Amino acid sequence: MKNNPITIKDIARILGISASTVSRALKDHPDISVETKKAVNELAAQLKYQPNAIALSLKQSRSNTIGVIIPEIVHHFFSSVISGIEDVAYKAGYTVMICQSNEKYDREVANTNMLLAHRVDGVLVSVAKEATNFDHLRMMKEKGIPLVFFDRIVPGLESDQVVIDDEEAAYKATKHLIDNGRKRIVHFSGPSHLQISTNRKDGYLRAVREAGLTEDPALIIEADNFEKAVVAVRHMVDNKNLPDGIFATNDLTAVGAMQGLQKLGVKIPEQIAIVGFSDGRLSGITNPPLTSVDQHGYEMGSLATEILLQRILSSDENYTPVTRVLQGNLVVRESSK
Amino acid sequence: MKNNPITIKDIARILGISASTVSRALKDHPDISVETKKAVNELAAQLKYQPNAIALSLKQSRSNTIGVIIPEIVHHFFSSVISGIEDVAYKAGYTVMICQSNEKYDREVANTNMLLAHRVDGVLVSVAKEATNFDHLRMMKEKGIPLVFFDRIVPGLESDQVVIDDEEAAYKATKHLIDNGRKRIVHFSGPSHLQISTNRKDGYLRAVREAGLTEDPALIIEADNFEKAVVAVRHMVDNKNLPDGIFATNDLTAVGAMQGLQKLGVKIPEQIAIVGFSDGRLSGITNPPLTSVDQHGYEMGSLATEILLQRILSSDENYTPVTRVLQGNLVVRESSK
DNA sequence: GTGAAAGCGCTAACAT
DNA sequence: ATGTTAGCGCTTTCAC
Repeated sequence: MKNNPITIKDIARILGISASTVSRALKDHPDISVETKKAVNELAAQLKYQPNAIALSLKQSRSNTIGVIIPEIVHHFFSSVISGIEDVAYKAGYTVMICQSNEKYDREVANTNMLLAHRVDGVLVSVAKEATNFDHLRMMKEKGIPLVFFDRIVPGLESDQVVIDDEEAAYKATKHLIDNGRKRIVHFSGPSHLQISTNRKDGYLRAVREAGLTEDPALIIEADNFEKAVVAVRHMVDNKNLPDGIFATNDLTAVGAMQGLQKLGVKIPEQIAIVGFSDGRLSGITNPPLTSVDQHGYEMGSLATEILLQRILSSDENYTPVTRVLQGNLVVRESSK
Repeated sequence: MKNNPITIKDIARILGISASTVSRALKDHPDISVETKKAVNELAAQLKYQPNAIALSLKQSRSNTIGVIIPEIVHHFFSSVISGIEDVAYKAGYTVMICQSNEKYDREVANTNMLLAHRVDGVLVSVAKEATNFDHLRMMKEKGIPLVFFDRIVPGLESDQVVIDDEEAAYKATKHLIDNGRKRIVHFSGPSHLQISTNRKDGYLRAVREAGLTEDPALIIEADNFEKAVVAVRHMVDNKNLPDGIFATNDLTAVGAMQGLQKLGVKIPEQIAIVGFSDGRLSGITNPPLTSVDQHGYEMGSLATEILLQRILSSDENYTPVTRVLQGNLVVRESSK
């Protein structure tokens, strides 16, 4: 049963015709007679012939493959992006090669080389947190490989990109709290060297200013995970310095705050309303369900892929890079009512 | 900048030597003189030469690629499996081609053909819920492509497989409830045509019997998602027919039960203790945190890949298929204390 | 120590 | 309507 795969030559030999005739018959070339086509297709089906995609790639000098470099596949947001990528790519006859950087610079470089070796026709990238040098990506561009960034972009690198409007989404989230009568709103923010974090903080600040609330630096606390949020809220309770609203830079932080507070007897949302960011599986199942910003991972993936495929097909060297900004939806649930 | 990739020929031409010498120099062949090697390697580095993996695959009639067919990448369990797969595969110099079936039979067949076309050296499969016909997978085996199943296996198909001991894990989960003094334990089960569901039910039953509890068919309720669980617990409350423990076939169902009950004023775990299955991101962040079975997705992925690579390399046609059973850990949290 | 040639599977001029 | 040939990039046997 370990027989080598059937090739066009096998079919040709059996039918006593040439390989090129078989090739043409299989792709319904007008020159080929109906009988020949019939014979070829029948035999091919019978032998379960599968065209060798590798040979095709070599011949055509294009792999019909796109590469994806992503920080971590186990994050709901990123896996939904991949879903969007795959759907669009497969529909267009492309296969997808997925690489995880695990947030490491070295891995990202290794991934780049791997994709280069496989002659991918284009690449989708969301850069690793750790990466500060981007020569490897620049090199890809120089080799003429179209690059589309999504979510985590590289400021210095001119390229197509798909991002969500973090500032605006954060503004909407904060404004929602304000519209519900909250006046002392804490922001749990991410590390300030990440553009994503500062954008979200800026949105928060805009909403606060616009509403004429006091703009207190003490209300902005750097905490971007579950544990840090738990610690931070315990401090608040200890100091009897409770806000009436919290906007967190991501959902896990919001949940940490929520649970930390609940454990200390604070009622959510009655005493403190909470809003997260990056609506994942978990927002709907917390208690109470968490208001959050839907980042549209699937749409981001499919849109980025559409742009990439367009670049690949048009192969116009002098295009102007496009930036597509998706609006994050605020999904209001019980935690902020 | 759209220059074609550098090939071995380019290097040969520039250096005025033959392509075969370049090839040998690059792989440090003993015949080649030190100077030639040096010259070749330097030029290759300078030109950023990348060997063409596609040409290599064609030449060697193996792709150094393994295929993965998985139901849905957006499930935490499956994405951690993929993480495990990728780590092992990349370390061994293999690339990974990931396909989602989205639980559809048609997609699974299409994925199979795609992987076949790409001449993958082996395939890892977790079958789609919808699939009942497995000729496409059988065909792969007949073509001599090693297949390793993980998690969702195909009973009739002799092949390597990595599964978790669902029966035992379900037994442990149920026994844990019993050990904590619970006597009337409901099981929310999955569809009975899925082996995974019946295994879990069997484990539940074994624990119940062993403890000499009443084995009431009314205590087994088919409900395997959030909404169904909410409906089911509402019935219980309406009928004033509350159990004191619930073991659910997956976490989302457990969470649905938990929230449904809480909304109706039932205290978790005081009145009803709850245990889920397939410890994902969410078990730790529910309120109270959910006791659940850790399915070891990463280990399952890495183990399955190790087995597959071994099959690929040994290429012994007459091996006896191996079944590796992982033990699921019960992770005890507040929901069952 | 190096080169020439063949071939992996396929396609696309260029014959006939 | 079909066959012949060359070549995609690389490795490898066989020469020298």
